[in-house]
Amino acid sequence: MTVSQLDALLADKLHERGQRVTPQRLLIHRALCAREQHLTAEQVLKQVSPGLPGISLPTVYATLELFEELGLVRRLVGGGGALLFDSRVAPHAHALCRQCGAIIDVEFPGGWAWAHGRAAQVGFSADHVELVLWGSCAACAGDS
Amino acid sequence: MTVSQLDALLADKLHERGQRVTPQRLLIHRALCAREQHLTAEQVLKQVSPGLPGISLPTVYATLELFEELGLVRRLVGGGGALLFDSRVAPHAHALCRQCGAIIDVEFPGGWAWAHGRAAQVGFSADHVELVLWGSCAACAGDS
DNA sequence: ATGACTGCAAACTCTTTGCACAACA
DNA sequence: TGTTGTGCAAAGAGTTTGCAGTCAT
Repeated sequence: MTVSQLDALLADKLHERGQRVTPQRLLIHRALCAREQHLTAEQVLKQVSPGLPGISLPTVYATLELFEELGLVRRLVGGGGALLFDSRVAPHAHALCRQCGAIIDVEFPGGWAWAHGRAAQVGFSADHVELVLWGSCAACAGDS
Repeated sequence: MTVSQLDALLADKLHERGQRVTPQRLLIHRALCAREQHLTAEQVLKQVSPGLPGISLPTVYATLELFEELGLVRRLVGGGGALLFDSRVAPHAHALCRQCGAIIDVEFPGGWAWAHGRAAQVGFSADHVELVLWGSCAACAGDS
C-alpha cells in the first residue's frame, strides 16, 4: 500500500467519526504501518520526531488510543508490563523471548473460534483473544 | 490440604535451595493458597497484614518473585497493567471482563501441546502459554 | 555468629490528566 | 469562528532498589 493510500484510509475513518486529520495522526499512522511491528509509545515518538519536531508523548498515547478505537492497531502488554502497539489487526499469537525480549509473531491458521466457544460455555462473551507464548527464541536457545 | 501441610511443603522447597523459612513467607504462601484466586500484591498485603503487622509491600513483591521461581505461583498481567499472582499453576486461560474487571478461569481440557508445537515450527521453544480472553462477563453482558 | 531477610524510604518507569495555545474544518 | 487537537508540566499508579537493623540457622 502506498503512503497516500494509507493517508486516505485514515482520513476516511476520521471523517466518518467527525474527527480531524492532523499531521501527527498521519505520521504516527504511517510509522505504525511502515513495518508491521510491535512498537512502544516511546519508539513511535522516536520514529516520528524527525518529521514532526516537538511532538509529545501524551499526543502519541492519545493518538494510539484513538487508533485502537478505529480498529487500526491492537494494544498488548509486553514483557516489562509496558504497552506495545501492533498494526497487525488480524488475529495472531505472540512469542516472547525471556532472554532477549524479542517478540515473534506466530500464526494459528485455525483462528480462535474454539476459544470463543469455550468461553461462551462459561457465560463469557469474548471479543478479543490474546495468546502469548513465553520461552526462548531460536537464537537465545542456541546460546543457552 | 491442611495449613501445616502447606507450611511443610514450602519449608521443604526453601530448604532445598538453602533459603530461610520466615513467618512472612509462610503467611503469604497460606494467603495465596487459601483461595485459588488472582491477587494483586496489594491484596496479598492486606490479607496478611492482620497476622503480620508492619509487613511491607517490597517484601510481598520479593516473596512473590521467590515463589514464582519455586513454581508456586504464576505471574500474569491484568487489565490495568498491574501484576496478578495466581496460585493455580496448572495451565488454564483467563477471561477478563472489560467492564467490571472480573477475572474468570477458563479450562481448556486439551492442553497447550498444539501451541507449543506451532511455536516449535518457527524455532521458538515455549515454556509457558498464556491465553487471555477479553470481553464481557455474564453479569456485565446482561446489563449492557 | 553470620549471612540472609525484612522494613522503611525513596527512586524509577510508564501512563494519564489539566490546562492554555494552536490549528483543522 | 468554533471546536478539536496538541504540547507542556505535573500527577499518578505500580514496581523496584539501597541500606541499616533484625532474625533464622
